[in-house]
Amino acid sequence: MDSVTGIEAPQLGVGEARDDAAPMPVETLCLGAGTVCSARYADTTSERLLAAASWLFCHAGFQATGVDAIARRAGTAKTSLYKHFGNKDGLIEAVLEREGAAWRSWFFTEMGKTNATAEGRLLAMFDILECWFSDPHFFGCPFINAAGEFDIDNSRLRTIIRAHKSHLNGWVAAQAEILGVKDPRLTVEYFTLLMDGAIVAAQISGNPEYARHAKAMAALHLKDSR
Amino acid sequence: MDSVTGIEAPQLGVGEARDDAAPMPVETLCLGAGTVCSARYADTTSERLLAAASWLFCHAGFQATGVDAIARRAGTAKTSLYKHFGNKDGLIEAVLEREGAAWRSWFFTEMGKTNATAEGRLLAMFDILECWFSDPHFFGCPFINAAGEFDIDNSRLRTIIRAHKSHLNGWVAAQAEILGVKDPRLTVEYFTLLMDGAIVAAQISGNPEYARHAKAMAALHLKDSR
DNA sequence: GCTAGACAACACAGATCGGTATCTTCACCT
DNA sequence: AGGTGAAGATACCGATCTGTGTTGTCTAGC
Repeated sequence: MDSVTGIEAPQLGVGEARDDAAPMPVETLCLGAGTVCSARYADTTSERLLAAASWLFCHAGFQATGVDAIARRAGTAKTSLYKHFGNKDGLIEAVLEREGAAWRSWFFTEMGKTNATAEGRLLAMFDILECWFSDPHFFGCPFINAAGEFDIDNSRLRTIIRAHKSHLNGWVAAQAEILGVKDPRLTVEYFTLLMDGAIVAAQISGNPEYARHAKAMAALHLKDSR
Repeated sequence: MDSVTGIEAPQLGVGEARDDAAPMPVETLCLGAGTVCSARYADTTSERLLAAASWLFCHAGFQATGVDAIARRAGTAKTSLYKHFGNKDGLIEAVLEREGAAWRSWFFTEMGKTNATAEGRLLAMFDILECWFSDPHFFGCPFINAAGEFDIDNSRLRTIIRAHKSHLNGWVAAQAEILGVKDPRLTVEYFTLLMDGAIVAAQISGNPEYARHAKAMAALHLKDSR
């Protein structure tokens, strides 16, 4: 795994959204399951379970999704689910870790395509976010949704969520230092706030434009912080 | 109800947090159940149910909270719950509407204490948010949490959530016009983003400072938009 | 060809879910 | 005193929940 980006390098490809009834041969990710941020994994039993769980957790909620529905959607037996993940909590954690890794993989791959300065890269973040928000299957960030659904003292989940955020924060901090802002730590916190705000505002309103609003405010901050 | 703030004027007071086991004589709100944003309502059966449901929905999630637990916590019979609210969905809607009204009541009451210009009032918003975040029982915004937990096509919930946001947006727009910003509509969207981002970032990190970060970016925007 | 392991299929357990029906209690009003 | 309505108590319904146990089937490796 890359120590900065935290990517375990899944192969990127095109996945398709499927409904609950039929099992799916090649699975999609929860994060932008349509065209934007999908990954093609090996067609193993545990991957099918993870993918089915991702879809259902993100569209119906974690607690409201039953293990029977997950196994049915994955086209596997329920016994396999418990064999691979122990219990439902183990599956939830595995799903979040996979979603996080896949999202970062997609994000940093997109980021690698831009040939820009540190400032340009920091601002390009929000173009990529807008691309994510525009996906017809965008439903918000699974980590934010999980944080809202589970109690604040669920430490295992909270650790996974913060680890994902800290991968991103590390990258932002590195760019901010290259750029030479006055207080890189502050820039990281501002960007966290802008990203989370854009995600939630876009999720609630259905309007991807909030990515552009976040970008504008990020630009204002960068201009002001040098 | 005030047409701008959308307040139904509950009396403000001090509530206390209680655990699940014992029924509570006087109930608290979910939004800052400790010292910041609590309200004292009449001690009626439906109020007890609403308060118990608020607490449980916000701490364990909407879908994971059962009606039995709500009735037990409220110290009422389950039959009373169905008598008053029809079904669980009706209770959820009533809880969100009550939480929204109480939050706005608290927010605009706090706002009324500041004797400032339009710009000062717009920035004071974030001081009030920080007060909210600092409450030991802060668990995020119930509306944001609900939006993450339920599917995107739950239209009744979405209507309630957007109505709450639009009350706030109306106030921000009014202040922005008084201040004479270039594009009040844009200011409203920026403030929405900053508020949502501060709420989520504070919720996930447990750090109330994000309110101050949001305030700083709001100030930057206001300075830039005139 | 045999064996070991992975997995599907199915039944089942105990608990809890949302929701209903019945009956009792109790406060209040005329 | 009698009536009325709100609410508590309780039992119950069918469905679903997480999780387990068993059995059959298929495939890969030796």
